[in-house]
Amino acid sequence: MEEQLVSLFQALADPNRLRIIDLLREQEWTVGAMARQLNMSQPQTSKHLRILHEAGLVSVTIDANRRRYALNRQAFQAMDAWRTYIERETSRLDRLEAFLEESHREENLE
Amino acid sequence: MEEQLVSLFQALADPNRLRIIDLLREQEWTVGAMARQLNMSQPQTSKHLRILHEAGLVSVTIDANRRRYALNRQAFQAMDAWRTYIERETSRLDRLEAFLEESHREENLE
DNA sequence: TTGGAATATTCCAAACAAGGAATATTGTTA
DNA sequence: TAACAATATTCCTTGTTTGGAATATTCCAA
Repeated sequence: MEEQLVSLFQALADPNRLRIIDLLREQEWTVGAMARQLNMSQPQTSKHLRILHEAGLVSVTIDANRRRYALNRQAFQAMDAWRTYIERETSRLDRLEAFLEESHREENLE
Repeated sequence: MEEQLVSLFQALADPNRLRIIDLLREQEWTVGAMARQLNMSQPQTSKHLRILHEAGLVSVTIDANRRRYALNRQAFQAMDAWRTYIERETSRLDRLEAFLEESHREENLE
């Protein structure tokens, strides 16, 4: 899960790939159409799509010698789960305990 | 917003930084304590914290010659908003229209 | 079966990121 | 003020990522 998250974030950490995802939000696209729309070279577009595909973010449908790429919204599940996990916080009581303990024993801060 | 998102994802695209965030989920930590807990060198820990700080993910409280780092949950807002935006999809009707139009004019696929 | 269109892959150079080691900075305390 | 503790920064090396250019692959059509 850890590793999957990292590669997910890695795949999202590029402006051009975010633009691709933005396009795919509404409909499927072929590589050439995206390249023209985003003003990117075809090879670069293919390479970015490869990364998105490896991260599970897009799926491909082979259609003659074209490939129709689609956004795979399931891929965001890992992110959403992590997001929820991060939102969790221990209770105030736990935090108070931790603070007191720390003041005495300096276990964390020493 | 685009740029902010990229640097946010970039900051999250590292296993050690995810571990730091995981720690900060529950309480504040000083640099040395984190380094020991995560078995990382102090300089590396500081460097990762710098990146997290620049992405707005953590805040610092200077406390004598220690710095207490805390998770800044607000930073996730940009991600959440984008997430919601991505979840949006045009209506089936729009998609049908797009499909028909495309079949005729090949505007996207040509 | 040859030509062309769509896409992927490879190679290369430049930019970038990460970790280790050493050093600088700042604050505290004796 | 001198020594020390906590943290940040710099320098260096190595591995990774990006984009461009060229090339390979696959499929369709004539």
